Amino acid sequence: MGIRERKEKEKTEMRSSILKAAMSLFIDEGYENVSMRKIARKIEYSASSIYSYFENKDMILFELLHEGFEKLKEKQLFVQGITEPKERLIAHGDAYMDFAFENSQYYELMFLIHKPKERFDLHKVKVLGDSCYELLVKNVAECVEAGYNKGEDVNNLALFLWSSLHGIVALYIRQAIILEEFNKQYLDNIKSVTLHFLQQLIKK
Amino acid sequence: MGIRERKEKEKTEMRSSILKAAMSLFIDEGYENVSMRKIARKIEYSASSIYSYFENKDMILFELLHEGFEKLKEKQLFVQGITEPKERLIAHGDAYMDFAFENSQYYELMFLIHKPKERFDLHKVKVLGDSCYELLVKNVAECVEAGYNKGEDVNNLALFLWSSLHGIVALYIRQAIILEEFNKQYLDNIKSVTLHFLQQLIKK
DNA sequence: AAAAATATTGAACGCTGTTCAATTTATCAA
DNA sequence: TTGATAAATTGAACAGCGTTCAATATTTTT
Repeated sequence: MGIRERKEKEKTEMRSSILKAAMSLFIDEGYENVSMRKIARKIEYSASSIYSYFENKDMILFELLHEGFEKLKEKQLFVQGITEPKERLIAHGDAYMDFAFENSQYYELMFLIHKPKERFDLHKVKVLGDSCYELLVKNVAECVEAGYNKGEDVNNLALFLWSSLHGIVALYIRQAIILEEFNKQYLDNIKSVTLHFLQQLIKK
Repeated sequence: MGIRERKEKEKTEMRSSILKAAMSLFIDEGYENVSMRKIARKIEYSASSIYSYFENKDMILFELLHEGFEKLKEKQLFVQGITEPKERLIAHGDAYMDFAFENSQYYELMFLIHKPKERFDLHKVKVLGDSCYELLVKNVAECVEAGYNKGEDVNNLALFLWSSLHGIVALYIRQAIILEEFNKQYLDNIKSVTLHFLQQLIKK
């Protein structure tokens, strides 16, 4: 059935070209400033045809959200090779910030933009997020098992660590802390300050 | 000049009734889902007339932003009565979270929604934010002076504390951590967990 | 080549922020 | 009180939005 095969390939190619165009526009103009017509124009297609690939604009967002969480997970799995628990946990935090700063538009879609719960299945997003969060909890648990922060509740510690990481990243992306044009040195400083205090928090 | 006076009073009354309607709609429907026509309808006015009070929709947001920062500052000044530096700093964090959870829609406008920098003077927003942040820096500085976190850079510590507070608040408001309906007990837990770790961070 | 299935489209609906000429309303001078 | 002036208010219009759907064009199957 060569024809059916080609058809399906064309379908998935169209699908991914829509996603690619959407993401590139989201990066340049921000989610809310991208319209279906703009996406269509970019790939020389019609806006209405997009609806045969995605239920609506939110579903395009969801697909990219999914990609984002996959990327984050991938990045997080890299540090799992480190054997010393505290070292691994700190590297985990480092990787988290790296992901966020290097893929700030993904991060924006994943954690910062408002997703109206009438139209959007927030539960599905939470499932994606949880699969990343579980890895953090695991790394925290192994620290506690190894004698760090004795008696501390694992979930509480994990939550606080995530908060701290998310906080600095969110402030940066929303430009609450700096307004000057991109400054790598300042970014590195933010990261090292955060890691410095994480080091303090994980203690024997 | 009684007429001129009354005129001006009517002007400011209209202005504040627009703001009031806008805020109430923002709370119910979220900033991006509120239109000028909706605001006008709410106060039985015309959309075009609003433009003689505010340059555009973003300026309404800016005005409410301003209100939000005033409210936050007010709340923060309350704890300045506490004399013991660490106690005051912790209370500061508590007040910050209280403000955010009690006025989550203000918080959303102030720190979470995307404000397009082409149309929006982010520098003005930063000035508003800085006047609140300075108080935090001051309280951190007085802790360090009192012998806490000896040798630690005041700005770095303040930044990390703010990150942590902002992080937990932002995750909650964006529903990244819970999806069930409002649960006061869970909220209290989040707050106490955060304060617990702040306590750990501020040490002699 | 005709029929059936699939893909694509433009027009339409009701919405958006914003502008502006036209109209209404209020103030002031004679 | 009337007429002129100033101010406030409005609806229509513009170009855009997400989305739907009947009509058209294309491709596949018979």
